[in-house]
Amino acid sequence: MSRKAKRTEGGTTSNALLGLLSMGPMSGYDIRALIGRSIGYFWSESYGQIYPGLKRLAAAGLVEKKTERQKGRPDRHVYSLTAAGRMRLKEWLKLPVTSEPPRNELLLKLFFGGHVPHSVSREHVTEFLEEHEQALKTYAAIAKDLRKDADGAEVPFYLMTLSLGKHGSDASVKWARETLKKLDELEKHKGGRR
Amino acid sequence: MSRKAKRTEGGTTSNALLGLLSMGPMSGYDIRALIGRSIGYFWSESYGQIYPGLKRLAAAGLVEKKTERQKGRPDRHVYSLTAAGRMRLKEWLKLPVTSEPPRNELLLKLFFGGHVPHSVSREHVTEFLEEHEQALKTYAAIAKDLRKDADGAEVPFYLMTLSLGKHGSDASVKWARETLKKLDELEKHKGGRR
DNA sequence: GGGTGCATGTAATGGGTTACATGATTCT
DNA sequence: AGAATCATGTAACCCATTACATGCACCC
Repeated sequence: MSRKAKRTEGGTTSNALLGLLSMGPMSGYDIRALIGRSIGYFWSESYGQIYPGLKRLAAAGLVEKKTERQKGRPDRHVYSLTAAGRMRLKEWLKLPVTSEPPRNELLLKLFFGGHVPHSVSREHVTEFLEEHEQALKTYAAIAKDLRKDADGAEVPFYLMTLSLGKHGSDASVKWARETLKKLDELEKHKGGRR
Repeated sequence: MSRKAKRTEGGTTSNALLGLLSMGPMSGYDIRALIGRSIGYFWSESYGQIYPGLKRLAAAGLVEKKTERQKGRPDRHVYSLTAAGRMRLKEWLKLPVTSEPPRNELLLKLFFGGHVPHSVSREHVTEFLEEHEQALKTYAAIAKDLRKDADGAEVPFYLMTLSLGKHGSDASVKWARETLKKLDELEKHKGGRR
């Protein structure tokens, strides 16, 4: 009974935290802020995950906690990776990506679009279009920033992730425009239907 | 004390169930199977959601249950939409799409790709590529099927949802190939890094 | 005086998957 | 003989968001 038990710390969230801490020592608050400026467009964590997560990681010896006293403000709890934590991160990075079941509410609503006026589907698609147009602007801005301080060895990786966002949003915009046209045509040709 | 309370039945799952039942009366088992042949590529539900979900919907008067006795096999519980259920579905369809926080594990791993050999990232991207190539084949097959019996008024909507899948997978394939090239270049030019 | 930012955390609640439990029939 | 399909459902567990609770400092 002890195959490779090692009841330690699973969960993608923990590993995301390790990854973020690999960029430097940080508090939970810092982590949230860093997410916003870096991986926010493809990953998110709430405080309700971050604080308990850090605690668990500390208990497992994967991160180390140091308390910085401050005047006025509450103490800062700054966490940093331990050697074990860095190893754990690498191991996890090597594991195959676990894909989760798809859930796309826009498509679900569009699929059943026959039950409602076409204008409803139009609106959903339009909003989707606008979101992705906005996203494209954001990506462009981030890419610009990245190329500015394009020194680090990690930058190419950051650009690759950005690029998937861009490809995806480009495709989404294209699809949305086509779909709006199709909806308009449906509207015109709606001959003998109730 | 009674603004617009109406504590009834929220949750996207319930509404997905209503949508599926709008295609005809069905049992929980049938629903699972239907998902596989229709919206499976952008939506999924497990039995653990379906059976309790149907029960709640029945309690709320949105669906009606009829039991079909069978020999040998367990009874079939066939559910069908009530008028109230159909109304509820339409209302929900009109509501704006609620987008959920993004979580893309592939990008997360790629983002931190600097910590591991490039071959690791290569493998992740390759698997992603293959998944989407496979998906494209599936989409093509479904589209063919759909155009075969292209009578119903709903078919255009089915094709629109399919089309987003196609656009998305096309983009993903394109990105994956580009990214593999970049990874190879990184590998070649890895001059003065530890 | 009021909003925003700094900074921590917990509790309630919701949503979901997976594994378990059961068992006959039909196909290979 | 064994696998797949039909058919239902529950229980344990995990993961995650949101709301709550607290409170000072700084800027307008």
